[in-house]
Amino acid sequence: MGSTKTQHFTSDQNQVAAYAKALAHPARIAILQHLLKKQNCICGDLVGELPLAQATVSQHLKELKAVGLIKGTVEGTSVCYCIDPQKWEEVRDIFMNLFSTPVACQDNCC
Amino acid sequence: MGSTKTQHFTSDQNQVAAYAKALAHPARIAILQHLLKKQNCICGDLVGELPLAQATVSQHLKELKAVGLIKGTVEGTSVCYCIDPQKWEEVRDIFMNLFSTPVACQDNCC
DNA sequence: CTATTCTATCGTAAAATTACGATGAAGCAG
DNA sequence: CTGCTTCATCGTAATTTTACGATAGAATAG
Repeated sequence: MGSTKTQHFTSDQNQVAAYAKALAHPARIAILQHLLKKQNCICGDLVGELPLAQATVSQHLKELKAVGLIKGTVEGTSVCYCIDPQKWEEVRDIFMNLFSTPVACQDNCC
Repeated sequence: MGSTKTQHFTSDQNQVAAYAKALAHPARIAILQHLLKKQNCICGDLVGELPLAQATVSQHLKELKAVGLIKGTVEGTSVCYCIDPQKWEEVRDIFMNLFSTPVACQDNCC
């Protein structure tokens, strides 16, 4: 036990959950907000901006990269991270799709 | 270690992360999708629909209730769960707000 | 070449999550 | 009252997540 029973759910449900999991940490939200704002996609100075150790930031970046929300490009000694615009839209659409479903059960219901 | 350093992030970031965490499991997505669809807000037959033990479903329902996405009303021996329409909109807006931010760094950037 | 900088990865510890059986509490049926 | 159904909670185990120091690798600076 302890491991999620992924096989028993639809790929749709697993997909939404996987992207939600990527967003399920304030540090990763902070990273994304930072990458959204900066015109010149910042690199390792993310470590300076966040209240976390370098290894921890690197780990969060890895998770965001794993779901494809960001991509990293080596630039000399440092690495430049950017949001993948296509993926960003895709994930937005996936969440929109979930939230656009009208709530069948309204106030009078319960 | 192992615990998220919540204090060091903005309440905005923590809020998004908290809602994302609530959505970060396929079973909870399945529950929400089910509650969205059903006109008569179903109750404990969620347990029948999901490939999980009753105790586990109850635990997932508790988490969704904790963030306010659903509410439960006792109806005799059973409990009726519904999506909270206000909260549902609120959370949708929060995610929309995040995803509506234009991506500053475009393709040519890295 | 050597030193320095930047970042990824390893190893590890603490905590949180996921899952389930067992048990308890609350309401209904008889 | 007794039994049955429904659901929440407790206790527990397996797994995953979060976090950090230490270390390694790669590129630049001198």
